[in-house]
Amino acid sequence: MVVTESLDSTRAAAWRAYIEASQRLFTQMEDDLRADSDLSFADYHVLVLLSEAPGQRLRMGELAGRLVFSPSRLTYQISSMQRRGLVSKEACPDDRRGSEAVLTAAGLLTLTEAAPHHLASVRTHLMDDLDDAEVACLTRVFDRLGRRLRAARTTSSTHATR
Amino acid sequence: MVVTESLDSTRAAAWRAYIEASQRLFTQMEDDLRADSDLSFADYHVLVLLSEAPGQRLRMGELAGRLVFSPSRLTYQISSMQRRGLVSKEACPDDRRGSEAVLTAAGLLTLTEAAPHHLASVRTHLMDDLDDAEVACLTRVFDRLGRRLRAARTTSSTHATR
DNA sequence: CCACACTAGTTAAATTTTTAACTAGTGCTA
DNA sequence: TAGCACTAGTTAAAAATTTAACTAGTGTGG
Repeated sequence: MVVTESLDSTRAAAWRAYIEASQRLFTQMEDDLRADSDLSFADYHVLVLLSEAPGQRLRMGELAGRLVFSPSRLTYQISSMQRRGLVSKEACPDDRRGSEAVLTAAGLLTLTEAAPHHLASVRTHLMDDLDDAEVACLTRVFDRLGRRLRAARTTSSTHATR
Repeated sequence: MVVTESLDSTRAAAWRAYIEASQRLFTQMEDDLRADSDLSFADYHVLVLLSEAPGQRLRMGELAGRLVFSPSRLTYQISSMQRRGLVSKEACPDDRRGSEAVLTAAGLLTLTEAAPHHLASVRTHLMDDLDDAEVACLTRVFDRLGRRLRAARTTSSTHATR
């Protein structure tokens, strides 16, 4: 085994299990979402984030940041959702370079129809199998990790790629 | 908030934190790997799996299963690695439909050079920040999850898509 | 044995994502 | 207040991924 130097075997095992299971979980979620709502995971998340935003609108950059999308990927994503009538796009009043994605009525309706199915799928594939301590552990670990990575990216961003 | 019905708020928070942090972590890993070894995450994983396999070779289907890749994605992945000299492909002796991916000497060398950097990146971005209890918790949760999802996919596979 | 349903893997076309270059607007500073 | 570096977002081309159709080989029931 060439590869397990420098990471103790406990942690190596944790890493492997995490990577593989996450991969499976994400593809499972995608499949479920597509099967019962004809949305991608990205579509769904855009809808959720917009639905929660004040005025149900967000700046492109803000949305990209939260979705962990590159700017160009977000442009594509939003224009696809625009074609399907789920969002619209408006010029940003105060910054004329900017634009904002706005949730449409159809988008909101789509979300309200999709949400129960998706949440059921989150439950059956992941959450129902976790006890409270495990949930607490995941929250703690990934909250901390998310904060740290978010910070790292804005810090070293002289040449940040995405 | 339209979306948080049916999943208690503790679990909803865990889900969000997990999704976002994982997304960030995966893109960070990709970036690091590409920066210091000119490999994608997928490239790296293929190299690891082959290096550990007996004869440093695996059937396409086996490899696809472990990587959680669709068959056609794997075909593309392997032919790209073949072009770069990291793997070769051989006909399968016992099943003439099949073929196997085989690690080349160059592939092994590439892996041994890449591994320390990648493992360092796993440590600095994730593992160094976790205590032993957290590592144990992640292993337990994701091992179980992986097993369950693996089982689900082979069970319901009258029409499995990938 | 042999038709037929199934498995392994590839291929071609369409879609998505990345990469790199670019347009336009902002805002600092000299 | 003009120049300049930086930010927001888009676009075009290249690369990766999915989807669907297809080729070839396997193996089983009749």
